[in-house]
Amino acid sequence: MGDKFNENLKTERERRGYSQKEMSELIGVAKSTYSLYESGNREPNVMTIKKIADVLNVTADRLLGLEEPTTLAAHFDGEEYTEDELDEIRQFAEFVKNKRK
Amino acid sequence: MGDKFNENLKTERERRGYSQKEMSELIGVAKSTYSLYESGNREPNVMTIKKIADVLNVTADRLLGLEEPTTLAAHFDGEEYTEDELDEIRQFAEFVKNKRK
DNA sequence: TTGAAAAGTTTGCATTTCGCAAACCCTAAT
DNA sequence: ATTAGGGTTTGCGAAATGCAAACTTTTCAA
Repeated sequence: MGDKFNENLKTERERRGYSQKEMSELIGVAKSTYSLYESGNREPNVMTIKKIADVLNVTADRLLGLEEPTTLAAHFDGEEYTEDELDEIRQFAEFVKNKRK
Repeated sequence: MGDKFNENLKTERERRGYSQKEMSELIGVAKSTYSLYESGNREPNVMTIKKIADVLNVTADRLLGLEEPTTLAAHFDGEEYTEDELDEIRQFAEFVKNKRK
């Protein structure tokens, strides 16, 4: 939804319940540097963007604000569902998949 | 698939039939700069990555080499499920939602 | 309520990286 | 042999990055 990287970053980090310090350690930058990412005063390079996407388990497109919110995925992958609920849905999706012959 | 940004960039550009010069004009950098992107000696910033994804009509994840189907979104948001299956999942998601109190 | 720890921000500076123009290389067509 | 198109390399100034340390704000247990 958001068009600004820094805002998306903050949103996604908070959704996972990480602190800035934790994030900075997970992606390998100083906590001050990470703070600058979220305030929009610095931007990570490609490598760091990849690490962030990996750690937060989100697409780079979501971080960059390039995701189209019209898909089914957007309905699921948002605040509309808790993680537990998402797990339920994931399991069900697997079930649907395995139901094929 | 590729893991290196510069290789993916080249692959995608060639797929669209653009020359480096054309690309450089479309995204607003010097042709020498663009060449450096593809040789891996420079990396574009966030803004330019977005422009590239837009011009090439490709996801940032593809450019970055993050095309992994690990997220829920990827599982749903693709050809992996038929419409009928998606309907099933949608219904189940609704069920999960209504289960709340 | 207090105060210590955690969380987050700002600053100053060194370093790295970026981006450009210009020169250069290579191939194909003329 | 020359031109043109496509691509690469270089040199350097400008800009962005990253860090540590200092600082502010929030949290929360005693």
